[in-house]
Amino acid sequence: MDSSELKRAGLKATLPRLKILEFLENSKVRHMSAEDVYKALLESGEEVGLATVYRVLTQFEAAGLVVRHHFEGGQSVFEMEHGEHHDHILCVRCGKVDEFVDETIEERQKKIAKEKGYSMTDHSLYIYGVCGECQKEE
Amino acid sequence: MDSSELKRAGLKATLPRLKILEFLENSKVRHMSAEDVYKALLESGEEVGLATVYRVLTQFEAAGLVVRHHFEGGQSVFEMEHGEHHDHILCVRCGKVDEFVDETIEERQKKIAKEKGYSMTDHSLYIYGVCGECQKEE
DNA sequence: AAGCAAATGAGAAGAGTTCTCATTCTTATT
DNA sequence: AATAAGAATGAGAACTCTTCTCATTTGCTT
Repeated sequence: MDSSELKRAGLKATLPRLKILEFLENSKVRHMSAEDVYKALLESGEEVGLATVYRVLTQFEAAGLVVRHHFEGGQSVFEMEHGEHHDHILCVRCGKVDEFVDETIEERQKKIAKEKGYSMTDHSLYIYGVCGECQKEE
Repeated sequence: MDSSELKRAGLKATLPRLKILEFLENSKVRHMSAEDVYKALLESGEEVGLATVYRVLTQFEAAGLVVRHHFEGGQSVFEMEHGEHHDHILCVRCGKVDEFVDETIEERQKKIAKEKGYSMTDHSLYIYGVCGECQKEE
C-alpha cells in the first residue's frame, strides 16, 4: 500500500483515502463520478461512505492529485492527474471521452485572456459530437 | 407586446412566456440563471412560478431563442441568442462575464473533431481568470 | 361566447452534493 | 506497545438546483 503519495499531499494515510487512490490509479476508465467510485468500492467489498468519497475526491482535487470536470449532465467527473494538461471531446450518444492537446488553442486562449485584461487561472474546453462508432449505428 | 417571436418559435403566446421573453430582451445583464429571471419578474410585480420559468427557458432553448451555459458553480445560465456564436471568459472573483470570438480556435476544434472521427455537434469553451478590476483590488 | 387542449403554479419529488455529529481511526508521544 | 488528542469517517439529514405532478387557468379555434 502506497501512502507516500498521500503524505506528500499533506493528507493522513487513512484507509478510505488509500482505497480511493488505489482504485483511481488502477481503473482503466479514466473519468469517473463520485458515485462511480463509491459503487465500485462497495462492489469490491470495501466499506466507504458516499460522503467520504466526495470529501476525499475534493481533497485530492485541492492537492492536485485529481482534476474535476464539469461535463454536461450535471454531475462532476474526476480524473487522475497524469501530468500534461489536456482537453476533452465526448460522444453525446455513448458517453465516450477522448482527450486531446492543441497548442494553438492553448496559445490563443492565453492571448485572449491578456487582451481582455484577465489573469487567466484556468479554462475548460469540451467538444461534443457523435463518435465514429455511433455514427455507424444510424 | 410582441407575440410574433413566440409564434414563430411554435409556442403559444402566453403571458408568462411573453413576460420572460420581454425581460430577457430588455435586461442589460446578459447571463442569467432561472432563479435570476424568476426573482426579477416577481420584483416587477409579475406572477410567475419558478417551475414555469424553468419550463419556458428550456422551451426557448429548444426553439433557439436562448442558449444555455454550464458555467462552474452548478446552475445553468441562460443568454439570449443574438446571432453570432461566441465563447466566454469569466472572472472567478466578481463573476463578470466577457465574450469573445476566435476563428482560429473554431477552426482548430473542427479539425480535432474530424481527426478523432467525431461529427461535432457542439462545443463549450470557458476561460476563467481574474479580471482587470479585481486584480487592482489586491 | 364556449369548449378543448395546452400551459400554469404550487408543492412534491428527484438528483447530486454538502453538512452534522457521534464514533472510529491515525499518528505523535510515552 | 499503550495512550491521548485530534482528525477522519459513516449515516443520514439537509441543501441546492431542477423536474415532475396534477388540479386549475389560459389561449386559441369555432
